[in-house]
Amino acid sequence: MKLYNTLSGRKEEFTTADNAVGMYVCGITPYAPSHIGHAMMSVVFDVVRRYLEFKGYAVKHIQNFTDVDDKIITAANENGVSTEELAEANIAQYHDEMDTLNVLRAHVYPRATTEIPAIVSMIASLEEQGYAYNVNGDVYFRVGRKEDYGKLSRRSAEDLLYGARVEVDEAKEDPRDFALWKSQKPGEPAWDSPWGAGRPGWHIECSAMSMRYLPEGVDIHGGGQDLIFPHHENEIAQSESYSQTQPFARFWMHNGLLSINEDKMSKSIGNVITVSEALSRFSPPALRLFFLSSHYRSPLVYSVQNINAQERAIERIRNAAAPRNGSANGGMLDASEYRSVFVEAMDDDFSTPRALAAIFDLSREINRAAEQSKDVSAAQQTLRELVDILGIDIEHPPEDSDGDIAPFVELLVDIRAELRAARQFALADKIRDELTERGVTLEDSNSGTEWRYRAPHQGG
RNA sequence: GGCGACGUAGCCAAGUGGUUAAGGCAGGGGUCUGCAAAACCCCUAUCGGCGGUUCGAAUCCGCCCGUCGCCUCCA
Repeated sequence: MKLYNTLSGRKEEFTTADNAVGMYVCGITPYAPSHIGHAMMSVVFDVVRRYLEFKGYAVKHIQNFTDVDDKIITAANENGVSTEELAEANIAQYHDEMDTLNVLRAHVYPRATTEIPAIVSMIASLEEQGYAYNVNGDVYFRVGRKEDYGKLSRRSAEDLLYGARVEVDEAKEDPRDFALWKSQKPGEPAWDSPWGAGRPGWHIECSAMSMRYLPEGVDIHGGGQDLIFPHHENEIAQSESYSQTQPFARFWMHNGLLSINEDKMSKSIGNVITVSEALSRFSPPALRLFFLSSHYRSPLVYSVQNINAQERAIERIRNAAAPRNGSANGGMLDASEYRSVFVEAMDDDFSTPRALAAIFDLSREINRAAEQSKDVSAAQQTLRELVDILGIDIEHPPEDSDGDIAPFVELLVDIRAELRAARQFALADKIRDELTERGVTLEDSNSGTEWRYRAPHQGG
């Protein structure tokens, strides 16, 4: 399969020495509930993992939590809680929400604060090797010593030095240098180190953790496109300097960012949609379908209208996968062609839009074949398999959140059947219309009336 | 200012040299149905603009217009 590598700027053949794949994904900083951009990132890499596993790879998925940083400290102080408490609460919520979105849990979720020894030892080694220097308890990485610095983000030293916004800090030897260790300021949590009390800089944790948990090497290192610079660039610099080997990670994958009204989601602009908000409004399969409807490297614009459209699309797939009760006597539908198209699309840098097209084509073919009394059960099994690779759960249709309405709906369906038998259509239609308004759809067929709950349309 | 990405039907979105330009949603017309719903069938784009390369371009090159991201914490 081919995979786009940010490092080379093109698609490369993805191969591994054995069947094992080490995948490190930069996770969230849990200073607030997650927004749907985080959800999109998580879904993207969940699909990467699921597909690699489908291809037979044994994937080890590591995803970190940056549980101490300026924003966490600020937010904890504002809320009058410790940084641990704040991080803990947001991490728990993240896990709950990702479970709801059918995101498989990573194998390890290391946290900066529980990896201090590994971090300190790495910084110490960098200092010994001359890649880092200590200024009054702050330790910086010496960017000038890493001759190929900028190779991931394609930035030259000139770009960085003469760019408009390089931070001016007298303590640094070079404005491009970045902090590996930050000395403690009043009121901040801190850990002991050879340089005094302090905490890790932002980038070092990911280097330390990925090396510790993926000692065989990082095959895929992922994250949002906004992490390319400086975060991942700096990770490469410090990791390769430390180990004296490269590449630090073989494939760099970056997902496009989700924006709202053409602007990137950002706390400071105030245009954040939280995951919990989205989940209260849309079904998990519809959200996943929305995220996967465009290629992962493309930016995506949040749109209530578009996500709602995915609810209908999910129903289309669900209907195609639903059991048929007619007798099959017209041969069997072969779905292998659709499966091949799906695999071919996914093999091409995870082209989920094309993979989805194969799923919809197969859905139509199943419906068409069923009308011709063909046996579609095997094809439906394939459909379920493909949908499952994308983590889209069609087995659990939406339910009424207000409790179990089934007995009451069934009572009304029975009464309506009697009315229809008596040709009292006005009253029968009234029951159906009223149920529709309340989110229950009735479908009459030769074999009786089916009903299902359907999340009501939302405005937008 | 520097680096990068993008601009395809009403909306979303594939396609990156040659096919009738995928798929989803929405819309129109049919079939089925007591009427619906679901499903099926049919219909709805010449690819931001201009120029160039080529037998041939949405697909390559140049310029222009527009949008976005990064360059600072950020999935």
